[in-house]
Amino acid sequence: MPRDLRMSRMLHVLIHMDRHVRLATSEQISKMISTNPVVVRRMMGGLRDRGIVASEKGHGGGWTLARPLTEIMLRDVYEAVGAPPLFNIGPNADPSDCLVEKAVDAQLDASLREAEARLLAQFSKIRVEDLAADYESLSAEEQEIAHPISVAANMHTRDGA
Amino acid sequence: MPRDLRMSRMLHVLIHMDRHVRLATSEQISKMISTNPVVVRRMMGGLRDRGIVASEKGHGGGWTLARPLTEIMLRDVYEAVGAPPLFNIGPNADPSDCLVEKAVDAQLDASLREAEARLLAQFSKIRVEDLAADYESLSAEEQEIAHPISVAANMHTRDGA
DNA sequence: AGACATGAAACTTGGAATGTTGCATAACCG
DNA sequence: CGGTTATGCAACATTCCAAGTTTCATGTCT
Repeated sequence: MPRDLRMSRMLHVLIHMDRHVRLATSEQISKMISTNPVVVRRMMGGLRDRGIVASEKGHGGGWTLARPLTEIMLRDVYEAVGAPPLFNIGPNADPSDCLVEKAVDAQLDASLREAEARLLAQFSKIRVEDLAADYESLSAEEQEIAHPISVAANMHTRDGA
Repeated sequence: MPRDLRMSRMLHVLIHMDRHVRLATSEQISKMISTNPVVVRRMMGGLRDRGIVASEKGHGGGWTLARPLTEIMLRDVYEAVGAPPLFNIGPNADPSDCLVEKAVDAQLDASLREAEARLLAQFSKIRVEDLAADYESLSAEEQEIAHPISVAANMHTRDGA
């Protein structure tokens, strides 16, 4: 549905790097997100410029995290991928002499700006680590389905103790 | 900047119709918003289906408002033009087996849904008439600049009386 | 009948993210 | 050194969708 997947893709990659592969080449990363290495380099380049990841050339090179996930906010990632337009709708960009259009555009602009500010504030509050934690909860749930032991057993143990 | 101008354009047209041209052909409307009649018919068709405007064929035909602007909310117009995606960013549409991606997408989806709900709630509260009133304020200001009389003079008159 | 309007289908255009190819540059390794 | 493996970068192709365009059918007034 959305046109721009960069932020989502980079979050995905950062968590994989933290939890699974400390050092990854663009080739490896491209397989995580079903694309190709050049696209990965384009996106990761922005993260590197922001000090979120580091790159090493040559044999044994690749990408590494430059900061812990606790110190990377969703907003940092959003901005690192170029802070693309959040909205798909909106008023015409080039201004007009028509006062009706000006009034419409002013109101629409105000509403969209407010929504944008709220969303970015939200992004400023969420650490990538929080998403990684969500992932591990999901992971634990899946284990539970496959081997329905630990949670119920532990709860019972605690209750009984 | 935005990709989808339909809502903005239709608001523009509705106010023009209410304040200036009770009956307008697609040809005339297309000139208001610098496009062509077919694009106008496509967009206005949605408004007609929602009972916002009415169309008449043949000689002397064209488009008219079917309700006063006080009874048309921004949200009605948004939905009438097809409720296009609000956001340009977001998670990948087709689901994945990767739990990391699921966790990322879930959080991103939640944030965007909340932002969408807020924005649509905003659109539900604003009447097209409110924008028309804004337009008339702008219009009055412009008169004031051209002929700096009425407002200051009236205020003085009132104060002095 | 003729002029004028909407209605609808099919096709073209334009812009942005994504995808692809090719080559330059840098670092390790034998 | 020369070969291998990696990033960096530029140029081009692909895809998607709103917008724009062309064409014809249908309906309505004079």
